Amino acid sequence: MAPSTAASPPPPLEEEPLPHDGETYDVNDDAASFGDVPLDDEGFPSQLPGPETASEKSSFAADFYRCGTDWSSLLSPEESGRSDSAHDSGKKLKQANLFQIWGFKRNDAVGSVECGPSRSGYCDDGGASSERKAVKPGNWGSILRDTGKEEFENTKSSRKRKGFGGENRVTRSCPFYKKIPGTTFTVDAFRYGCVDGCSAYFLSHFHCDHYGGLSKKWSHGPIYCSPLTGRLVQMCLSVNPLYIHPLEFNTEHVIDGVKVTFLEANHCPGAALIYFDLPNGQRYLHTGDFRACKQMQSYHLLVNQRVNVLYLDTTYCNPKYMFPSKQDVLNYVVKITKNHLKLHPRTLVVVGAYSIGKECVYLAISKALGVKIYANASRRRILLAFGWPELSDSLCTKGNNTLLHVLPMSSLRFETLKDYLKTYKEQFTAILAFRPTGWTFSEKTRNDLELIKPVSKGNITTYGVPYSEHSSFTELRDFVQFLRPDKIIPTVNAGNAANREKMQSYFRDWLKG
DNA sequence: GCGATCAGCT
DNA sequence: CACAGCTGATCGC
Repeated sequence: MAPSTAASPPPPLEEEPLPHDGETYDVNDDAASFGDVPLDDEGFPSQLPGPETASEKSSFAADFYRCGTDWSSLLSPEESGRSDSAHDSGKKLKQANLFQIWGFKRNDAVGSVECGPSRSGYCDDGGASSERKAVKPGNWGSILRDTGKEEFENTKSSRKRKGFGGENRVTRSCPFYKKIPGTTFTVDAFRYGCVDGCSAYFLSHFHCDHYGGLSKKWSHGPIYCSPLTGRLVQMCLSVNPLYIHPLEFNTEHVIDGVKVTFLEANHCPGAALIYFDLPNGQRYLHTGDFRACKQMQSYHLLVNQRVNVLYLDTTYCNPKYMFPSKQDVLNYVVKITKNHLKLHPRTLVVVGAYSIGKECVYLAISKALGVKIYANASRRRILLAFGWPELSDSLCTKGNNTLLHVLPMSSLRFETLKDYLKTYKEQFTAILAFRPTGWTFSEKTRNDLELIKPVSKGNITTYGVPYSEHSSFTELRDFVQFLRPDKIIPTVNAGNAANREKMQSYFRDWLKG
């Protein structure tokens, strides 16, 4: 446990000049990229928050800039603040550096931000809009293809698509919100190759949109993650173990002079909130992906100590997203399952899941019915790596031995389930499937699970259930009001200006007074 | 042939 | 709606 019991919060942040070098910044330069508005379409600061704007505008960029962050540490290791090289704070701000600071610089570019014509429409967007884009996982076995019966094949679609112009491939650059100011750290930034000046790459949890870019060829620096996440990175992505540095939860680790502590994130197994306590007194909390809950309000590090900047998982930062507690959903799923089995005893119960996460849904059914859980070999391998005895002991290796199966979310289409049922036709005559996700929740059913309508086609019945591993709007609000950070940086849905402004207005509302 | 990464899709 | 992927095409090597 962290020993810190600092009684008095640090003084309010002062504005600091941007670090700089290169050419003099001119707001009219490259207006096509930076424009006149504070933010570009991809969610990046598009205007220097100079004295004339920083004080009067409450744009995201200006707001963020005012938090007094020091990005110089990410420019080069020598400039990390402990260097004796003169840092001429009197100079004018330099544009070349801004590109680096805000993550516009391509790894292979020479100060240019021009985007060549791209058939895919892809430009160097700094990564904001691509945060949620697909990354094919490594060669860690297809959970989908091996569905237990060797002869079972997933329905193949015959989609035809155009290829893309390889000559226009471009190395993305790391967006600013993945860089931790005043440090040489990044969080979940593996798909940008070598990030300039980065000495430690943190991985918040093992989901592909966060580990994207990690492979056995990784060689850009040490990866800090939870022990469980580390095991999965090694197992599934074949990353050289020399790069993997597991950090135990609830333990303060000093990395490059920064005190780092992982806290349970209530997301998927191994997911961490990352708490940074800098030598300069700044304290940052990066939530990775998380579902805020009351328990977090007793995390010692978060009580009575001001967090200066909160990097917040804003996936559901909109009042339309309201969903019940996980426990309520589990109770509901168990109840539906029992009722269904009473009416149709020869039913195969299927729970959809991604690689990791949602384990409690099938574990709850398993416990309530006293049945084992079937998962295919590649999924079992992953689940066993959790070191979660209750789960490990509930698994079985043959689909015929239990009525409860876990399948990839993509297998929950009717056609796929119909084929799946055929492979077990000796034992089962119907399928009851659950699709646990945060966003199926419609306006109507938001407060009443009983209003959820299953979708049925013949003997296949599917329920979308609002089992979320991200915070609801009110959970986010309660967490922010508990934490009362100086600044909040949204890490999700920040790709367009309207969303960003809306979120910042919620934040202001929550923290006013 | 293999691994990586794209668009399109769910 | 948007989570956390999956699929096939196509690239570099």
